[in-house]
Amino acid sequence: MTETVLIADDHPLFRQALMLAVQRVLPDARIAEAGTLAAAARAVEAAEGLRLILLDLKMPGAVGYSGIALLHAERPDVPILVVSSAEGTAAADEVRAFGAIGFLRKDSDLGAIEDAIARAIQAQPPASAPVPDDQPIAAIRETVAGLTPTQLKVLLAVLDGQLNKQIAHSLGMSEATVKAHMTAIMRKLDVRNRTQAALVARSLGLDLRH
Amino acid sequence: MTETVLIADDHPLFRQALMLAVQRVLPDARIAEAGTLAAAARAVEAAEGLRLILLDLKMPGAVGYSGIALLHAERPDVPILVVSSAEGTAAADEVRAFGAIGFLRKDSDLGAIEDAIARAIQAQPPASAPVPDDQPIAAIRETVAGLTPTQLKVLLAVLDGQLNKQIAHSLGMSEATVKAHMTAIMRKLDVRNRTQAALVARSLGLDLRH
DNA sequence: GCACGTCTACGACCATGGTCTAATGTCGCG
DNA sequence: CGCGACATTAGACCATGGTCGTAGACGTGC
Repeated sequence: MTETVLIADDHPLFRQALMLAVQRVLPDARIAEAGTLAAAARAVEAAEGLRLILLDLKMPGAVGYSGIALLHAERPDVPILVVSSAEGTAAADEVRAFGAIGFLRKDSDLGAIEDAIARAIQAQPPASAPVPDDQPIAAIRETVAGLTPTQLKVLLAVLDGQLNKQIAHSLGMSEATVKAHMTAIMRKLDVRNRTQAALVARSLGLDLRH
Repeated sequence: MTETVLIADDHPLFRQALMLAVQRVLPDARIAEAGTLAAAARAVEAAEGLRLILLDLKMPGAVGYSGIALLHAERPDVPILVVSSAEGTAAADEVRAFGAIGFLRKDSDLGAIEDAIARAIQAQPPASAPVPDDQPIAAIRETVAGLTPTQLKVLLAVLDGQLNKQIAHSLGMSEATVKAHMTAIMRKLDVRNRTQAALVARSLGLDLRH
């Protein structure tokens, strides 16, 4: 059983620190590293026996919560622990709305990190008070969660201003398929063209940019 | 010489208060009122001898600074005094970036309001420390100011998700003209399609919505 | 095993978007 | 007056976007 843990953070030193924590919980796990969101996405596709993803909120290639949504869409079964510098407490809930299992402050001590990792690989949310959804978060969760993984990837590409043809190429599908996904996305977002879809998506907090 | 002053605010009581202030500075001026941005736009088009616009930042039909840009585009020669509830001091500069001549807090006393009005109709900025542009504001000013009035109106319609055909109808021009404007807009914004244009425009703070 | 729904995928078909060329009229400016 | 910037429109032409019908793969429940 080759277990793999992906550590996605653009700061090499911090990757080292996270690696230490992971190794104390899962001594035999293989560890994959990624410094950009694109690299993380590739690693997630390639990894065998992926058990956990540690993801920095501020990564080159991602702003906001889209990175979480993207990786979660790719592998809905793998728990994602979001690691971030400060961000206050509100972020913890928002992060969960996009599919992460938990939120970890970068200034947490090693014990807390190990604890969170241990809980995450058992698919248990880390210790934290259960907070009832407030309205905007619930709306995000429902809308974003209502999209299939492929649809989400297409939508993120649209948010990048890409043409259907470019999206088809970068996602390895035909243009006809992209169009079909667009139709489904627009139906779910209750809009009539891609410009409105992009605007709505961005207003929901979705956005992949450097 | 029938001078007209437009008061655009969704709060009738506040319109009354502004009206008093205006009448003390310009006793003979005709006063037009508007409770929505659409009404304001219509009034601006119809008004004769329009000398001044008092505009609330938070109006039905407008979020952010688009309303200023729209009215300013319609009548670049008429000074606009923006009136807002609180908003801190940063707004004063941003408001100017979109074409307003000055910024007035709603909790200002009557004397300050009258003073600002008197200065505005002489096309003098109201008393305030001249603040050097910081980078984002300068970028907004250059980009938005670089658009012609009609182009701005078309862009705002695109931000509403409208099709060329719909834009043509609502602005009273042919679809060919809309396309011509779109081409010019995209060239100025340095993008290749309307979705990117909408995204850029919104990131610049432009947005008309209820 | 089979029906059912979901996701993914594709091609045909028509609507919309965008470029280019060209022409007309207005306005302010030197 | 000529010049340039802006606004407007048309027509041709091609690219792109979006809908519809269809089909296979997969999982769930009966």
